[in-house]
Amino acid sequence: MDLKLLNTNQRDAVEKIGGPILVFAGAGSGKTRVLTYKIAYLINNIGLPPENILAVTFTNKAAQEMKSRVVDLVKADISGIYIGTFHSISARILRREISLLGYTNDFIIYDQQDSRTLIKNIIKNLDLDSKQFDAKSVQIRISSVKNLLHSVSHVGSNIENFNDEKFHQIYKEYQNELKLSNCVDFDDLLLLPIELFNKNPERLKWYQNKFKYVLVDEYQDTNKPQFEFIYSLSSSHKDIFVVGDDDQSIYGWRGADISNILNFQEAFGTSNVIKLEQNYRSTQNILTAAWSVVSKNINRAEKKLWTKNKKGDNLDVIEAFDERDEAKKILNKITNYKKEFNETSILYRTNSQSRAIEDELRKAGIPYQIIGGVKFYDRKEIKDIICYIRVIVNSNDSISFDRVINFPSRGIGNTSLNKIHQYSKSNLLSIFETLKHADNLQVNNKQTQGMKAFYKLITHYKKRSKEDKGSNIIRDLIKDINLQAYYDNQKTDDALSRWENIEEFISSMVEYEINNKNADLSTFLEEISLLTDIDRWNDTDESITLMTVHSAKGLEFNQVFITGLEDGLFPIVRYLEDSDIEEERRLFYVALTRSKKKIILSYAKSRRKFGSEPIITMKSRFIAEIPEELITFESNNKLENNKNYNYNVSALNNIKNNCASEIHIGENVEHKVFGKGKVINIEGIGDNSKLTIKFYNNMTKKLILKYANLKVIGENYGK
DNA sequence: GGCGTTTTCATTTGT
DNA sequence: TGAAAACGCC
Repeated sequence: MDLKLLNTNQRDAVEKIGGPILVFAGAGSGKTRVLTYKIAYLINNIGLPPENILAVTFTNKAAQEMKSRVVDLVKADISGIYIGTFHSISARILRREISLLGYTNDFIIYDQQDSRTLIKNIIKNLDLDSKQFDAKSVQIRISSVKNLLHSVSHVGSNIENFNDEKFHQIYKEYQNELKLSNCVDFDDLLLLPIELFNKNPERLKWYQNKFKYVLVDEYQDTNKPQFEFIYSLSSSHKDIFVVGDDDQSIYGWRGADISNILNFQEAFGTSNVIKLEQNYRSTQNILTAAWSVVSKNINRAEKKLWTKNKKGDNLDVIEAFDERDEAKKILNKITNYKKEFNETSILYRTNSQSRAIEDELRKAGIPYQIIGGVKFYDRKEIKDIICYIRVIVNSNDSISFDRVINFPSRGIGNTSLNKIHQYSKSNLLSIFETLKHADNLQVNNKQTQGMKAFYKLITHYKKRSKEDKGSNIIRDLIKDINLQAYYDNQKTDDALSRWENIEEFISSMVEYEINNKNADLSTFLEEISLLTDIDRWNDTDESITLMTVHSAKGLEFNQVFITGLEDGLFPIVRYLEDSDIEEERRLFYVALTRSKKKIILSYAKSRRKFGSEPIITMKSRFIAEIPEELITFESNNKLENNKNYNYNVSALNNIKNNCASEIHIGENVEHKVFGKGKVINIEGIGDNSKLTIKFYNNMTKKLILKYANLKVIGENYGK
């Protein structure tokens, strides 16, 4: 490990040991490097065993990367280290300790959708007006109450009106049901360890003693429970090292408390404060632009970022007619620039903006990956399987039970289901064990048989789950319930792709089992509940990445598009409050500082909402906050057409080099994303021609030759 | 109870 | 636009 590779302040941050340390790390100032060197330094130079280190990162992917970089530096086994997100570390602790709180260690982690279903049921059961108490707003309120560390009884003693009273009832019932189901929600994951430590000081002491050094990344985005968590672990020894940047605080809406970083010294006592102000990532122009923007904020810590990097290009601004035009112009730009697809990212404020861009990329055959939006594990067909697994792992999980008891149909509808629930409640049986008493439920024979069949099925797999691999079990279960036939019979593309997703899901189980020696159904469930799209993201793939600015935090690319720069969309401000606009501005700052070389800003003069009539929009105020001399405005003029023409010639050369022959009908070709296929039609000539290709997976696509980047694999391939 | 059709309503951002 | 809820018929 060569500390000479670090600048003075970075080195200072690495070598200073003892007492609280706060590092203000500006964008691109090498903070990941500091964190990895620091951990390596603790292990190698200080002699601290890895199992005494707790490091909190923002994503699981970041944790993995950090771990492998540390291994490279210390060249030793560090598998004992605790490194991960707040949520995954909390889950890990709870797996060992949760019995102290009256749950069992095979608890299930409910996602937002599960929580909402539960809340919806509770509202219904309490006979409340579902308009007045809509599940979504109640869910948001419960979450924010939890983030303030307000318990059910705390809420109960602060009731001011009818609404509060009913809310208290729902909250209370919600926590009851979670516990009965042996389930926790995302917020509980952070709250339960705190409760555990409060109630069991000797467990707290044990963990304080275990985690002799605590490191936290992205400290500006920690919320109250997260602060409590690390404070209780580290306040005894004060060996805590946090890294953050108040200018990049973008999670205020989910309870992140910027005062955690601004008041760090107050909370932990006299601390070393180190500032990393040299930016190694971006060009001078990008940094100046970003700095001019964020400097407009009032509420921020004193610092200044600088760079030795060269000036670089101006920032381009594209004006488009509407969102489709915007997408087309982006596409043009992408091909205008060097073909470093994996070094290009398209960012937007809201997930729904991805559609128009996605459509254009797909049409052009440019490979891309989308992060966020509907997550893989949230898809209906996947969630069904997950709920089967949950029921196998945990007999008490009633939300998951409800989902699969009648899927595929066993003739058990709402009426029977209600009877099951009632019987379960009045006889204090787990929802699953209630089925054992199907004969007492006063339902018709068809229903009774259905229940018994389901009971037998799950019992069988419960038993097998103790002796066989999860992937085998689920494969067999899927066969037992005839799932493939269920989808095949629908004979729609949609059903087909759903079945393909299920196959992919099983592959992901297999992969997980290969990578994890102690894999079982329960650990697999935990893994997927805490995985995000970013964690699954393949950043070495030759493809463009589309994501929200929030998802892009911590990442960097050569070329970054920031799209939808319209007032009302970015910034998305609803109520013109100063604190909101400052967070939006920080978000824009984060977006700008993702880029190393090139930034393209775009906005549309009109935009459709929900695919309805276009609404006239206005250019974002943020564009005007960038010094004019750093910006090149582009519009539809001759100059740009010329540029396109020049580019197309080189694109054609590229194709020629790649293909080594001209493409004609009947040719077999290979596409990076869609695989192998046969050209069945060609419209137009030259590199602009549109090819219709039937791929071997039965998909037929129209692609434009110059973008499709096809490999010719010969006419006789596979006949 | 099942299943197809109509209607409604939503968009910040995500662990 | 498109998914989920509500509706209505078998």
